[in-house]
Amino acid sequence: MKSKITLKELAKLLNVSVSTVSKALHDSPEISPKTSERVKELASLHNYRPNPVAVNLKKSKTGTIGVVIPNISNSFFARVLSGMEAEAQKHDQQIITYISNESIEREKQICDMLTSGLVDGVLVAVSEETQKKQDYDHLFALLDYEIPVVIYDRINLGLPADKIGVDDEKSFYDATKYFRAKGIEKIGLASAIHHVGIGQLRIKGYERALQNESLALMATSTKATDLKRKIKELITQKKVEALLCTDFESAIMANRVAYEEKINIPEDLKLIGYISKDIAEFLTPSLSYIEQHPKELGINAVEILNNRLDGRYESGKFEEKIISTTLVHLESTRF
Amino acid sequence: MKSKITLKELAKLLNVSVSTVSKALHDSPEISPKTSERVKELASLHNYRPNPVAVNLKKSKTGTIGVVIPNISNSFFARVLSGMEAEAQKHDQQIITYISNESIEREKQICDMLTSGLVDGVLVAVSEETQKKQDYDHLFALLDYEIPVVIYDRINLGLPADKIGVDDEKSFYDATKYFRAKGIEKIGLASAIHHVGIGQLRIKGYERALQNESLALMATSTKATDLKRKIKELITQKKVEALLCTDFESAIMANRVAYEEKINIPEDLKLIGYISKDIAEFLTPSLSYIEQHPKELGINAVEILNNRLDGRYESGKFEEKIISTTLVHLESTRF
DNA sequence: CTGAAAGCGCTTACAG
DNA sequence: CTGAAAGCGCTTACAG
Repeated sequence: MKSKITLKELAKLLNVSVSTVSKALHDSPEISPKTSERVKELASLHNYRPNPVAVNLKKSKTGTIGVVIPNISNSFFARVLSGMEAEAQKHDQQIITYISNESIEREKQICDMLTSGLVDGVLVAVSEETQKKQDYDHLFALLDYEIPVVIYDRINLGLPADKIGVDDEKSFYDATKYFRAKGIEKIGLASAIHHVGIGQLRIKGYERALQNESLALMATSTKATDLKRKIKELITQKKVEALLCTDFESAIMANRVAYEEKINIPEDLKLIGYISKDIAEFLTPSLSYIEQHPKELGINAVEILNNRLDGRYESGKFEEKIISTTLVHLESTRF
Repeated sequence: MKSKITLKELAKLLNVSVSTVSKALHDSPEISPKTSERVKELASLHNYRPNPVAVNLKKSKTGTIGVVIPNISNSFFARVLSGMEAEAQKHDQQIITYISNESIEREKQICDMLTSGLVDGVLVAVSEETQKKQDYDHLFALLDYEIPVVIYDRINLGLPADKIGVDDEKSFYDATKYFRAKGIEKIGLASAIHHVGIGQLRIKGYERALQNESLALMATSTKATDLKRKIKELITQKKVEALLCTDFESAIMANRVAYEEKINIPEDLKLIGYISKDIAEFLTPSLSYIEQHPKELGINAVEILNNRLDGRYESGKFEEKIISTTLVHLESTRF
């Protein structure tokens, strides 16, 4: 039971002052080698660890990064978090996790708490509800308190903050062009997130690639039953030969509808989804997907925050970094 | 730009002492109503928030809980985390997340950091590697430093700590009995986690329900290709009519093999898997699963930790709580 | 009812 | 080379 020893106790045991002990442990050149050694020996004997709370108070920082995640069950965000954790670890920073559950109410509570100075900076993916209402006051509050904010993933909103995202538009532009090049005429799109920024960008990429907007064949709804009906229509009546899905829900629904309607993938219908690798690979058939490199996104978010904290960016100017997605072909796009 | 104001500054503006301000803000009866009101008014005008680092130093605590997660991509753990976050929130505690990636090395690093007093307590699901090596020194170190530990989910190990888990054995016992009651003779089991505690418990439940051990038909391997081969053998040669899968990997593999071998689920093969609701529902066909109530598990973990921290448990005696699983029938067990 | 003082555990400029 | 002092921002027992 080696309950934690303090500098003061160490000093007493060694018959030196607290300052001497502190300096010795920090390899200050002010301290004589002998003293330094004595101090270190006793410190390691007692397994001395400086109290991080005291150190942080002294240094006026927290050593901590707040991360706001809209939905942790979404494995994309889980992977982003793991990237953040890995990068923070390198800088001896701790990641405090907050889950907004796509609720603006919760997001506000979180930001309000954070203004008290619990963290040195915050990484946030704005909730769907917040995007719909376009109410960003709570984020501005953070900025007001001089707490740096990095917006990640859902960056398509007008906030004066550093951002790190993914080339959502280009990904679907490229995917659509891919089907075109393969000679497919009827290319459809399904979306349960057409109302939020990233959904809109993906749709925009699709439409831009089609050139002629009248070619667009879209099934969009946030309600599962409606979405299902619309996808079914697209597949069975409009006879689309390829379908791009902007999100997990629509991808899985498309797969489901094909299964129920006995439509063979990829023979009768090619499918591409914006879903995670670990799910894509295990579906039957496996589903071609757009890899967003979530871990890199998380790493970058922390890097950008630290650049900001360490003053490596000009204040008033904001960084915006885009990570390239990759289209990974699995069985569902086999020709 | 309302950069944070301190007690001292507030006191100066009001021409009173720091102690008076502090007491007023805490509704101390020592302070006169008038003073109290003046103080509060100015405080709210300046949006005063006590510096949490200073408060924590004073109170000798951190207000923080460390959570060690073996694998965040596993949506079970993601959901556990969300339960923990929700419960911590209620007590104004922050969740610091650490991801061990099933590595004992990383787990040791994390525990070592935590002994310095970054958190008031830790919630840990021990990594697979740690279980294999049965090396728990780093966890004992935490205990040595009087940092309470709650083991969650993977509790089948001899550690003197509070625990919260799931009735792994019973779940598979019940599932096996269920198939028995339906008149199924050949009930198989597939596992990629037969070497770790929870896997062993699930297998034990299965074997106990079979009574006659010679009836056991098992496909176990941590290597995907081997597991696939063995499952294929179970399905095509041993002709099992029902298969219990102890984990995501084996469940998805079984589904995959059935798909490739053109074996119909549920007509020719019933399937039950230990996988998450959000995946189970979307597979084709949807996969009957054992619901582990991860969010409740997370909530309970934090509750237990707080009981321990607040001295509501006798020291030296440990709490062990088991959450009941639920077998949820979807398409893959339709008779 | 108000305030001075001590202290939580550190770090660091300054004096000797 | 060592130590006393001030201070990070609070809280709280104690004195007046």
